[in-house]
Amino acid sequence: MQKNPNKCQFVGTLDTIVGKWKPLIIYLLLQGEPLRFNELRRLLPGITQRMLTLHLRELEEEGIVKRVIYPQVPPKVEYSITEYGMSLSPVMETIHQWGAIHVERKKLTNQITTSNSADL
Amino acid sequence: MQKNPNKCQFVGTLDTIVGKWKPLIIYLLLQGEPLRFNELRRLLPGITQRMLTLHLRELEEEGIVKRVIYPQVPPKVEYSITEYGMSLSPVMETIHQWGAIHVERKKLTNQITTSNSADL
DNA sequence: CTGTATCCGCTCCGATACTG
DNA sequence: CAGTATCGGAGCGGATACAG
Repeated sequence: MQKNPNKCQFVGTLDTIVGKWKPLIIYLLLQGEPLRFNELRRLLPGITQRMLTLHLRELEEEGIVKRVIYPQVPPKVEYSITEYGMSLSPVMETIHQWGAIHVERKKLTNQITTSNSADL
Repeated sequence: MQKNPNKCQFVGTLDTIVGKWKPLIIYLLLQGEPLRFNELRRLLPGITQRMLTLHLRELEEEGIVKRVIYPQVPPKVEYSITEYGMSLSPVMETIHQWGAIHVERKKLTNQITTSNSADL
């Protein structure tokens, strides 16, 4: 399918970290502290149970996130970053920094775009 | 809209570079050489005219890509990276490297046993 | 050569309800 | 507490045809 090796690399990485909430989930878990399901939910205002579950499952399948179930009542599940997941740290850090630096510019761009929407 | 500043940074960056072909377009133009529309098309096997146009327009609006029209017959349009776009270089490089390192693992995870290491 | 214009399927994601 | 199931809308991207 993918003949272009350069494309493979970008697609591979981005498929792993792209998703409406994935970057933030990874970012939160990269802080080091394991987090419970509802703790993540509180740290991600607006996320639905469904999306949190789905994204955590995907990250688990990728080997980025480790899921530990404590057999208790009520249930307790902790999510933490894996060694493999930690290798994403420089990627996330670079993305985070670029965003921080260029957020202002993006705001301007969006304002221009918005004001030009009159020509519909 | 986005209450979480950390989220803003990730979303801001990823919105800029995410898209089915955007990373590769940026990567190609980061090589330095201005490229014509059809040159890009040839370098991106499988892309449609529509998507190439749309992605280029978005990148242009973001200030990542510069579009120069030469008033000729037949038409000639060259796309090149802007100074601002060059600031994405470390981001793209980091993503590219992580992908290159972890492509093999991803193949195993996805149970794709093509083992076609030739495209590395 | 460098685009636009339509149509349309498919995936992502939200909302909501239900469960061990 | 930590999920699963189902429905449905919105938007991305592909296929195709047309145009300056």
